[in-house]
Amino acid sequence: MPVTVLLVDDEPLVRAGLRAVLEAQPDIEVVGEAADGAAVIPLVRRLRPDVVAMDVRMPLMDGIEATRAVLRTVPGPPKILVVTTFEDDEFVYEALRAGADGFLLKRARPAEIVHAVRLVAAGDSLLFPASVRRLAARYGDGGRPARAALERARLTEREAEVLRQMARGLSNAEIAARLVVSAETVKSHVSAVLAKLGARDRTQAVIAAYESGFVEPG
Amino acid sequence: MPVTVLLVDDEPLVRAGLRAVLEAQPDIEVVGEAADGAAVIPLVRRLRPDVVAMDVRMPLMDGIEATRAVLRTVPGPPKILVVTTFEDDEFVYEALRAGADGFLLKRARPAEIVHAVRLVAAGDSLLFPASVRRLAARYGDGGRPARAALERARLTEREAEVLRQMARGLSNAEIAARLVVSAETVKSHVSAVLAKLGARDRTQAVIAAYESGFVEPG
DNA sequence: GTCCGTCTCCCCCGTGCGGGGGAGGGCCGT
DNA sequence: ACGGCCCTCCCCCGCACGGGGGAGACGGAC
Repeated sequence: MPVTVLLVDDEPLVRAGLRAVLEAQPDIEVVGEAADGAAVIPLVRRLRPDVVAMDVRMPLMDGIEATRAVLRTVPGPPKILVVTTFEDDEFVYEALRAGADGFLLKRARPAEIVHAVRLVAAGDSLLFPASVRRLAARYGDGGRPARAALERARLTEREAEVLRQMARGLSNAEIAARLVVSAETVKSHVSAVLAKLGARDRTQAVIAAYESGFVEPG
Repeated sequence: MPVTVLLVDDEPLVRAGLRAVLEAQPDIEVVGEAADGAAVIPLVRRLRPDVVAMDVRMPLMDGIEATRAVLRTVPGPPKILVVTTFEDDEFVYEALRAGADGFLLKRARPAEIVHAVRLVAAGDSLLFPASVRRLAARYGDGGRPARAALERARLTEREAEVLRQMARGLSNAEIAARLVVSAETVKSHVSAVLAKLGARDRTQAVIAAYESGFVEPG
């Protein structure tokens, strides 16, 4: 029976590439895709893949956290193959500590990608050494709004609605008019949203909304 | 007759992804691939593609140089669609100066990628990955942020820098500290940005930044 | 029944924000 | 040399925003 793989990457292009590469193999089958780590656990429970190809950087829940979550909550967990664009020792170390079984660069050749999947599926570990690229900076504390956005699931319906309106650039008064409530009510909801997202002001909340995929550009 | 495309990217995975996305369209045909800018010129001469999807960073010859080389040496050159992973103004301006016809983020959704190829093939330019018309339709009150976002080209360097900081959720005081200028100077730039983008407040400006592709989620 | 979460509305209050002005110096093209 | 653009900094001023409280009504959960 074939090796079943679940693809987890926020970029559809990368998912399409991995799917094209892996499905060219008769003994490998891509059984599902996810765009964020937050969606992984239920998918793993339902699809029971042999291998999860897990991206590191994702909006709602990153690959490291998702790896921990899967291994902690799912009995008889799949092998985790962490996929990333460039080598980063911190990520490597963190991923291994989280329980990942392998490490793979996106710039690897198709044969290497296939090989990695087969290897971890067979129970072996795979680690790519040779750290060449060091993408410095990736400036500052930009991770704060995104990580705080993890709380998005805990937004109430009304708060989510208010956040959607905020993300359209509406003022409190405009939101109040649109939702047919008082401005004070909107203020309450906005404050709750800011608190739950860990945002300091509405701008940071809107940024979190975009970064987490809660609203989409275009 | 279909739009013919030549893929130029050093990562096979990305090429596979682009091929999968583009060949799903009946009117688009991928006629060739290259792993480096250095291989582009002879391929363009032989294959005569309508569009070249050109990666920016490649080992032997980068996308900017390759674009210059193609446009300089090939008569009746193809349209150049520069593909990049993240937004970088230097690359944008350099590529435009080199004669590129459009830009495309690898993070873009498949529909956007297809749209970009069709657009440049038709002779239009595509400065922003995201379609702006849908925005105008969505903002019933005239699409202020969206349409105004087109004026991004007219933002001065300093204003663009300030907008980037705004899009990271920083306050005026924080931006001032980071750029080592006074808060009043930042306020001046912010006001200029708001005016040029047609935004009422910084939140709307940040929304415009996301919607126009000036900043990239994730 | 009681508790708890949600939605709704209200008060005060400080301040960051943005509008509308102005002004000086530097660089560049003509 | 001059005008024009950019960057820098400053003033006043109104107000929307956000924090920190509280409170009543409804519903489901226990």
